[in-house]
Amino acid sequence: MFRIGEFSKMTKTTIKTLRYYDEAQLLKPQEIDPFTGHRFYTTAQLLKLHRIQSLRQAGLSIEEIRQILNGKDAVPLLEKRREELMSELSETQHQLSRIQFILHGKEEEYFMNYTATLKDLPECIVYSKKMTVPSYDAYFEVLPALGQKMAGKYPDLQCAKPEYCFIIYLDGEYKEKDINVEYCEAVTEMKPDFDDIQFKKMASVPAVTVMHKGPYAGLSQAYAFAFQWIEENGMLVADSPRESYIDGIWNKESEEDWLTELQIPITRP
Amino acid sequence: MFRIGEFSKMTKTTIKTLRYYDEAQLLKPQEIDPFTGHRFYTTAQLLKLHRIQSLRQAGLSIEEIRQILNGKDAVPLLEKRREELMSELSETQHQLSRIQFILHGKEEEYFMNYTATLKDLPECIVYSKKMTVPSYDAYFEVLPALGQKMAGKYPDLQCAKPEYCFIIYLDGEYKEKDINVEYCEAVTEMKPDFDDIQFKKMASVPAVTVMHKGPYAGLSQAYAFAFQWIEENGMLVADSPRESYIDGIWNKESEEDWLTELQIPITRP
DNA sequence: TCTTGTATCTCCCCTGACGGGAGGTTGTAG
DNA sequence: CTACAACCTCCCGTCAGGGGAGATACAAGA
Repeated sequence: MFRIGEFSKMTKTTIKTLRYYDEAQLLKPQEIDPFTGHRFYTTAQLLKLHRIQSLRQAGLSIEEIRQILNGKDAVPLLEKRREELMSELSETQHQLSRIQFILHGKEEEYFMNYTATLKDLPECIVYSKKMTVPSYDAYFEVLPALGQKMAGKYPDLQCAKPEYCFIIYLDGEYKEKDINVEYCEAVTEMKPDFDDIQFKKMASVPAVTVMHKGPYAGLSQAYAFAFQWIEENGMLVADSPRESYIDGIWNKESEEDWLTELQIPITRP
Repeated sequence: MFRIGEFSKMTKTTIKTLRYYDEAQLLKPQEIDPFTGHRFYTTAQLLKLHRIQSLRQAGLSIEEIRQILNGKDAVPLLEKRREELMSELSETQHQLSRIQFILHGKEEEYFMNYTATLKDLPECIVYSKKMTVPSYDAYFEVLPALGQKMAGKYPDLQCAKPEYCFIIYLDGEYKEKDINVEYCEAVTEMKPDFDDIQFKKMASVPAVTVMHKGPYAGLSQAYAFAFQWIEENGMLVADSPRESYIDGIWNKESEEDWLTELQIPITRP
């Protein structure tokens, strides 16, 4: 019979842990003095604790270990734990490459204001209009007219809240004029298509997002940053990128205050 | 100005989290209605939250992110985080190979009763005697005499508590007779050497340990298990193995109750 | 104007596997 | 008889929020 301090030294386990295992019904001492409450252990507990330590070092939870000790088959629990470990592994590696990217990319002061984040873009219903615009920012002049046209056709059509309006670049390559874009605006319900306006449902999709503050001329740097980030973090571009407009000429006077979010759908390999 | 629910949808962040960030002085809303307590956010917070999310996804703590947002240099924090991630990575891989070993080794019912655990063997002072014994368990007959000899020479010498007595196999190979062993027993203080008895200090050393219950004839299976485990978990044997005797002929009648711990010093590559 | 439903608020407790410490009792050695 | 080490129970803290209760605020329809 060993007292708890002795047993603690023998097994390299803290007294706190032994008491916790007692309380957690995981490892009861052989005997507890009913008057003093002192715990006494024997070599039988030694063997059992050894088994517990082994399973703990494999990362199983107390609850799972208790089940195993009570005779439950360990194999499914271990396989579950293996799955967890696999995803922890890839998560850790993702975090590592993120950090490497920040530390490495830091050298160029250039990128310092950008940060990339992973999100799932929300599922939503949009109306969309495909068009070819002559210059990079000419489409903002078209938008008010489009808004009025929609209001005329469907007076009760409501924009989703929060507002979500964006364009998708349809050209696979970079162009300075005659750009093919698809303008989309999230609304609350489907309506029949008409003219060149089409309603559709956008599925939820994982994306890398980058915020850009300032005039649109700087957007190409944000794109460069985003694509570099995607590549260095071992992801793949899954679809055409979106540009979501948050602040712009309609609510901010100074170009410096304009705020745009790039959203690039990706797949994790 | 966005209400918290809108802002939550825009940023894919739960309301709970936003409130927590507020409380944690990480991201204060632009404005709080002094009467109702309602929080209002603007696009300025949007940008800041984006940065926070990016750093969170790299695994930094709230406290660290706050420091970075307050102007502290991010590089040392990121490097610290990278160190953490590296060790998490190797820890996870260790756990994985442990589990693989259990799942794989499970097939042989043979090993089912063994479990391997990593521990640091304690630093201790021992007296030791090297000897060559004719057969595998003959040395237990020598021990009482040795104990009496020690008591005669140093009557005040005390065994360490908890008791720790073990032998080290000095032969590099397996032998059935004329085995070279070193018998060691932990004591509380150094004494001068005499005859063939030597006092020495054993340093603390990491080891893989395996418990063996039953007669000594079965020990070789425990050794086989331990060495296989060490190999499959990518470790290296650093020193001669020890056998620590916990229960034996001196306190248990039945051979089935004897308990022995193998301790194999290792290095992690 | 009233009602209803939704959005938001604060406050409190919960997580897992222990660690730290207060304050009290027991065991042992000199 | 007195130190002092060992042991006990009980309570609080971790970290980044999640869950829920109960109260108030807001927006839309009758």
